Amino acid sequence: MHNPDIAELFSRYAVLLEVKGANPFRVRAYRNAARTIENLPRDINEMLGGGADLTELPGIGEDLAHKIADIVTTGRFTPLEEISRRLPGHLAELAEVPGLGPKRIKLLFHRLKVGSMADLAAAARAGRLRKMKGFGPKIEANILKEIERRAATTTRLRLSVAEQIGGPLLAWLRDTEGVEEAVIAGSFRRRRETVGDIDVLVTCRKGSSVIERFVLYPEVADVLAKGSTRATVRLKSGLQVDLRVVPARSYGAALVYFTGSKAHNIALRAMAMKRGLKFNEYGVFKGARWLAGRTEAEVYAKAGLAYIEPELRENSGELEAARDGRLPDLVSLSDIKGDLHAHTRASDGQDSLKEMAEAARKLGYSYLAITDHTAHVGIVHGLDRRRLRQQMAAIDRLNAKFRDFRLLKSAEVDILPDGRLAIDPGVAKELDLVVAAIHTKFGNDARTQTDRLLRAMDDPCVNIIAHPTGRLLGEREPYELDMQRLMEGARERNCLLEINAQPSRLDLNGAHCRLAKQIGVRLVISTDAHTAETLGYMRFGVDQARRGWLEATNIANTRNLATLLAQLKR
DNA sequence: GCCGTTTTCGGCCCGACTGTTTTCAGTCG
Repeated sequence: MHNPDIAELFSRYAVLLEVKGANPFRVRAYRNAARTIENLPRDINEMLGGGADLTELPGIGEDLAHKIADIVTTGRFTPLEEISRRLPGHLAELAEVPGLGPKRIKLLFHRLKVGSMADLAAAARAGRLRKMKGFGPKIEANILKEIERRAATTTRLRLSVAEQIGGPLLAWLRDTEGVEEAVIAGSFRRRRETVGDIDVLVTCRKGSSVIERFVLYPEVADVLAKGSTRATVRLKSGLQVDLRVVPARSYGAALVYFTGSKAHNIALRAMAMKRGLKFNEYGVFKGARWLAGRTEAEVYAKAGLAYIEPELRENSGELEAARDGRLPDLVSLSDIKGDLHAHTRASDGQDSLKEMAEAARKLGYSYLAITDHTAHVGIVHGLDRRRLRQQMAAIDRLNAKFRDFRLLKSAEVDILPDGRLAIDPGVAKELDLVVAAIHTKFGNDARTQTDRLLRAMDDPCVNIIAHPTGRLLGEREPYELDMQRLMEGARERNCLLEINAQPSRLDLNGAHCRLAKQIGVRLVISTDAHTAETLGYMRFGVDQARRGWLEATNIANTRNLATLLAQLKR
């Protein structure tokens, strides 16, 4: 039982409780706990093993702490088993269908014996749903449509893909008469690594004109809802887009509201309530009197808080930090002085040394590390000792032409199954830095994998561990790893860990970044670019660092070349 | 079931839209 499993148990239990008609706040408590557990940087098994007190986690009290401990020791969650005797466990999956909430699910189960997605599909196809009280032909049709859509699959999109879809849509809306502001809020603005939908916020002198134009956007496949202040569509790509229109004086309040996260909003409103204020998407109110709402900063100020950057809005301590003046001064893209992980066509990249260097200079960098793969079974076109030395000579020739910029000699070295490095130790010493990474044996258990990485870091030539979890978003799970032990080991050895800015990787994630800051291990943000153009992915890595509360001082490549090289020394 | 800058008990966010209704419940974000 790992964190995602426990979170899933609580989520399922919450749905069943809801169907049973339990206290809604108790239901919410399970949902909150599931969310907390899902976002933990450490495995709960390890935390409990280390004697951690789970009640210190937000949303987890005495009761849930005991239940979690039970789940971890017995592998079972008895309350769910008990409730499953009366309600089928698969009932919970029905809640994923839009339009189905606890009341309708309850009705479906009691009247039609619908207990799973398959039952639902059968009942809908037989036309049995429309006869139910509170149902009708439209709801039945929507459910059928959703069942078909799910069969065709759509999952969360990578942030970079969402940007490609959202950009042109935003341009279309901005091109509408009367539109003043048009921005994407939601998890997109919080810079989550993947987004499930796009929330667009618009201020417009004539509300209805922008809604009318929105549904005419050529990429729209389906209009799911359409009113005077909001509309929801599904694009041909499958992505759902919500549009909200608010008056200009409500722009800040609405931006807070629609940026979320939901948990952040609920906590923020609770804080406002204690001050006798009401927050909604139109502003801050005392009774019926409007007090503020034009900017986000004035909304937060009314709650007695400093402005909170969107990346922090997850209700994971940012509200308390804003109240107490403890918010971090987040690292930004302009702080980045260079990139420490990039490939050329010498290995699996596409561009030349010179093209990579020119692109890095154009970004205003003062250094770029060339980290082509070293030769090793399974690594295509890896550089052997001879080719690596040739590349070093080529770098020397190029560097002779640069002022205020330097290519760093480096290599991405594979960490072998036993923790040794796939590079000739003699050549390694000639490099400015070595980036090491795992590319094989992803299936090791946590102890073996952690030992393997620590052994690699024992070699003093290793400076940076690249993409430390090996995950590929939507494709490959991270390998098992004791992140706490890895980070403590890295700190002891003065080895750095990488935030990989590839939109498909983005590991370390936000929670890991926070853990790194707490442990005091230094990080780098690198693009792992395989083309000159994708050196521009740096911003995604910076987003991830910001979500992890990191400041420029936590990131080695915000330093100038001399300081960086000093920090790399082991 | 959680939580404490009014509370260790009594609170717990709130408005818009849909589809079903004849005035609103249910769902969503």
